[in-house]
Amino acid sequence: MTEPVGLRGRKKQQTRALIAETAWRLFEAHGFEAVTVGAIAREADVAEKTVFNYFPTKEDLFYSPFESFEQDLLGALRERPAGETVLRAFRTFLLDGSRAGLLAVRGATAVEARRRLRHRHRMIAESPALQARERQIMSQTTRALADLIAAETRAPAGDISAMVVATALVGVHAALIEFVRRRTLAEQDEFRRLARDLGAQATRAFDLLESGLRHYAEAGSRSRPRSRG
Amino acid sequence: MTEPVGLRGRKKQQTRALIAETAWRLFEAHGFEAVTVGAIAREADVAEKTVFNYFPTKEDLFYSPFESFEQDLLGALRERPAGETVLRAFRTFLLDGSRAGLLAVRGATAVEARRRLRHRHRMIAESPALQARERQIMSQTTRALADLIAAETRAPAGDISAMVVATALVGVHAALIEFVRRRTLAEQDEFRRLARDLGAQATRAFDLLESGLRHYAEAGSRSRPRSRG
DNA sequence: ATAGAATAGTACAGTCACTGTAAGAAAATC
DNA sequence: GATTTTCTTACAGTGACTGTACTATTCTAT
Repeated sequence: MTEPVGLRGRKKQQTRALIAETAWRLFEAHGFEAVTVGAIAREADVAEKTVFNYFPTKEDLFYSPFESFEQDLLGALRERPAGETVLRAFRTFLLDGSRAGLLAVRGATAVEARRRLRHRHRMIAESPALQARERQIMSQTTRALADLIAAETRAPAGDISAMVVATALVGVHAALIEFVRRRTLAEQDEFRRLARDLGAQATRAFDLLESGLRHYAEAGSRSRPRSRG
Repeated sequence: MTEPVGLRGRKKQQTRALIAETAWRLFEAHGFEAVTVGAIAREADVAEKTVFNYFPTKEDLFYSPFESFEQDLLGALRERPAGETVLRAFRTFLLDGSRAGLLAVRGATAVEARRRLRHRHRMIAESPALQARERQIMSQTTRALADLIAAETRAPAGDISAMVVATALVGVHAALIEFVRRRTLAEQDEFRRLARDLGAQATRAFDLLESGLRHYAEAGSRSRPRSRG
């Protein structure tokens, strides 16, 4: 986050990084649940309490690489061109901004990155605790986004519109993540096709929200949704 | 859920009910976190393991009175009149169906019900574990709703539209719950006014989703959302 | 340089949700 | 009435997380 000051600050940052890296090494080797905090502490050669001093929960360790997501998103929204809608800016951020972590994984080779992405998704898919944490992060992001929207629209206190819109937008993000997760785990696709399909899904979803659900899913007729514009 | 068969089945149901009621009595007296599962077991005079045999987690105990919500919702949607949109049916269910638990609390007197509602919301507001569980329930409901919508619209496999719509709808529910929570905890309102305002908020929110977000929250102009229809 | 204030790290002891197992008690089945 | 099924319990354990008090290190100011 902030630049460390002095030797103490630098050491603190080192310790933090050491713990996070050690944790991820173990997670990648054995999975999330299989690794105890005690094991991480032992491997990093620090006290178990020290781990908890830096990362209040085990899940924080897992999601530590994604800590800046919310700030990045809010920054992008605040700096969008005048006249542009939050929805458009959100969409742009998700798709253009190095796909906002959707497909971004560091790895020496493409194959290696691919393998890591799959493993990450598998760990989440297999751990209720990680899924809970994912929801918590989404919820927090939604709240922050709602605050931004409420401020911009000068919504009256207590009005839920901003929250509703924020939920819908973050909902698209969640759906896209699930899309990637399913595809990645099914292993039926190459990166290239996945990236293309992801873009198509995002476009459909945002168009749907933009144009409204007035005629979406009527009973009886069992109609398909209207107009793909 | 299902009718019990034989003496054994009846006793099982009794034990289950005894545990749930004991738990709630203690929660209302001391709060959620302050009550340990051991204490519940002691008070109900069963083994701690027995509690866990019936309720896999402590949070299940808390949410046991709301177990039928998802099925009630899905049933209402399936039986909606032909030509009606899922969105309209969802809206009707939330507002008409005894407000779907939004304001429903049993209590001898109105004041008593009010007090219980507030205490329930306070417990949730103070417990990260309960909030996590709330999100998990929402997530599960969203998934079920998305399946229903996907089936009705004959969406192609892997299409995220249904999930996006479901998230938006459940998002309104979540926002309404939050609305009630804030009001209830602030204690600034009477029931009657709360109920009225709740209806107004719901109307605004669903209208917004119906008509689309095409012009919602444009930057620069810092415009209020368009058209309250 | 060094005394003293601040704080990162550790050892230790404890709480609590939750799990697995084996054995006893009660009810269903034959 | 014997046998089998299953509900319940006692017991022992795991693992995340907390609080406390002590040690070691770094910072501050003389």
